[in-house]
Amino acid sequence: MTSPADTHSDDILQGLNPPQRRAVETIEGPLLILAGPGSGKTRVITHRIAHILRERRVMPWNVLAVTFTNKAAREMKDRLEGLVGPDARDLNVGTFHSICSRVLRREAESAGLALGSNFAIYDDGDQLNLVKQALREMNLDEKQYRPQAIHALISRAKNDLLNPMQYAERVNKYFEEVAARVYRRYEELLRQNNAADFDDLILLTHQLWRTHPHVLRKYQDRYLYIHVDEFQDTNKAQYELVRMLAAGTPETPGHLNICAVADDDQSIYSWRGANPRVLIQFETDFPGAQIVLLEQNYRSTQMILDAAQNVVQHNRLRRDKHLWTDKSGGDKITIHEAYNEEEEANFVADEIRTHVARGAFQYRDFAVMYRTNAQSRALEEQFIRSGTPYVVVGSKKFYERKEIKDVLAYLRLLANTRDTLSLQRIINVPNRKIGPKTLAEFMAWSQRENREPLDALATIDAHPTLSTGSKRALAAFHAILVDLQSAAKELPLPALIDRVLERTGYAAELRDGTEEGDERWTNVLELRRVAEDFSEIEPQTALALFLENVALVSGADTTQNGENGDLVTEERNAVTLITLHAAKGLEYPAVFIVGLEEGVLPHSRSLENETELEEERRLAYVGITRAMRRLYLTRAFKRSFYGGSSVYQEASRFLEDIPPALVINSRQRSRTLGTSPDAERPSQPSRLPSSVRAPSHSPFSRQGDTSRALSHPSPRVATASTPAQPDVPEPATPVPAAADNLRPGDRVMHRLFGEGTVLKVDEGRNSTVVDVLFKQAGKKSLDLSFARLEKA
DNA sequence: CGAGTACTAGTTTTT
DNA sequence: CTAGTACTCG
Repeated sequence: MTSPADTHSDDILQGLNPPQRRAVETIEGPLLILAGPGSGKTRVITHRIAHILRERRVMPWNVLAVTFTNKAAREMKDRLEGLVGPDARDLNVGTFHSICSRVLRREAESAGLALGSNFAIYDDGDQLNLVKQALREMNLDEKQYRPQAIHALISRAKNDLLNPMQYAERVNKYFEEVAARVYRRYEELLRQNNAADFDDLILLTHQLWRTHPHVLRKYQDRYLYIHVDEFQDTNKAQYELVRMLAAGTPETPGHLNICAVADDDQSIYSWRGANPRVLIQFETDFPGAQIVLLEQNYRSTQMILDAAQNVVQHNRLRRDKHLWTDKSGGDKITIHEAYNEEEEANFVADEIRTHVARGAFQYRDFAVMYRTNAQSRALEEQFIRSGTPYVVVGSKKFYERKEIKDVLAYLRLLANTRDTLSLQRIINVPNRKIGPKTLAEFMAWSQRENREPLDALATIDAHPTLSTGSKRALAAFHAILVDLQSAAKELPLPALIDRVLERTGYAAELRDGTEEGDERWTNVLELRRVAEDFSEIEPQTALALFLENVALVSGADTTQNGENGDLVTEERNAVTLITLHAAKGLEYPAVFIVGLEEGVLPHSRSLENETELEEERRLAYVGITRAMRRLYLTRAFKRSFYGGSSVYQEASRFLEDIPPALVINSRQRSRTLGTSPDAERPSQPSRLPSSVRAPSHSPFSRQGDTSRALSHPSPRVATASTPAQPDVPEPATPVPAAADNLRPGDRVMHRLFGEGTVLKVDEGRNSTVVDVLFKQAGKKSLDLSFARLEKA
């Protein structure tokens, strides 16, 4: 390749396998790295960047690396610092959104984007509010046109690089026609508020570069070496942005030094407009691109890798890969079937505590993954009850708290006086006797007069109709703002927050001595602590940076403490609770994936559609491949949704895809009176696809032995010396446990037979047979290991 | 006019 | 169950 480094080994190239090394040494021209899970892609990217800095006379800021989350960016930067030292700080590493945001702030004024450089970034909630406002103005019924549905279409249009006019041209349903009209108004409102939504950050940067070739040129010459991680999750807007940068346009050709890292099996964001076709397009748009395959997995045992492969192999549209690991064998995968979500959570907590008590794992070695955020609830309850320390990653609950949003609204208004949405939020918080009527009256007036609300507020006395009381209230609010605005210019950020809290009376409102007030006050202090990181920066810049950070860093990057929900800033020895989506890119020694049920994983919204089902399958694949040594897949027979009614759940089809030879079934039946037949069926080696290596001959590694012993209280698991029957699942918990709380006279429910009364309980060696007299169906004898019986 | 209370309807994943 | 809206009371 370009470098003669073969002759002397050095720290940057050492320890790389041949394809990794090829990827690192391919510096010039387009490069596509197809990297399986755990194949060391972050290592490749960081080493490649270090290599570029050394081999080419370029400055750190000439290197761009785009990651999917801020967390990934931070990790990459940390690793780079270890490789190249303090220079790492000048590298451009960040998400599409953060990088674009910075470009826009720098260029906004000069490029006539109808966006001031102090623009606000509107998060999900803000965007929804804006859609609602547009709907109201247009007299459209929110019931008929659900704001979220409209917003989804708008967002999709933006991801496809369509402005309102272009989108209007290609609508083909009435609903979309309405959406197009709302989109137009929504855009006007954004600009009026001097605000950009998430999608705008990409869209507007693209627009800027497209319409201003000299600006594009500037960034092409700045970002000489481009890296894009998680390339398969790139949407059209993001792809076109990168293409413009790297390939350029006829008048401003690019330098073509782009390195895209992708795994089509881990494409899980199509609902956000991501389109794995970009992988094919890449090869078209960048002819002659080098392709490197990273197929050696350094993370997981063979057992886990086999399970993952078997699950994902059912997808039709994928490049086949040949992942392998030299970590042969390993512990079998535990599949656990619990009665309901409560017992599922209980099992998880128990299992973790047992492992920790025996010393081979720490709490921090575990992650529990789920499809939807709502599933964390049952887990959290059990974790709290059992005193198991945990953190929750992802759900940005902290930044969604009212008190946090309120304080942020004040700050946003100070940074951007045109942010009417924020103004409306806090004008009466705490209560200043400015109700919706007064507010509407005032807003209508400022609009009529064609003045910005904040400006109109200064002359509120001139308002024709408002009562003296209302005017006085508004004038008082204005006085507070004026004071805070001057404070914003000179005070360091934490001091500014203090001033806001005092001057607005918000502090007094919260610190009312109630427990709830205390908690909210603590949260506000938490926010203030985050702001302290910005103390050293010039006040106005600090404010803008802080708000940008909060807007863009609030998602999967935030970790909350269990129990109190505080933000977690330092690593804790605690179990991680995380969605499957947020888990991408991470790894844990032991992983639980909960809720493997039809309707949960795969999610009910995806059941109809083959394409979406494939994505769910990839989601399961992502989860499985996060595990290094131990993997648990759990499900519940019965799950309750929104509070009330519980529903019988069928086992996820993904469980069927895992060859029984890789699995140990474990059951907990304290209240379960039966299991589904398919769960009970003996494993059939014939179901094993030929591509799967039979693990029976591979002796368990020593470390595998210890952890397996830990994981299973009953040591009846086949050992290396008796590999002949490792496939026969035996109940981990003896079945009679179930019959404990079942006696003649008990009322029971059966899915098919309905309500009945237990007549007789026969506990055999391997099974328990119960005679039940059903109201409708009459007398039946049921084998508890097959029948789905529930205590009424 | 504003605040508190009864009802309804909606629930994937995230920058 | 919760958020968000519609209605009633002070």
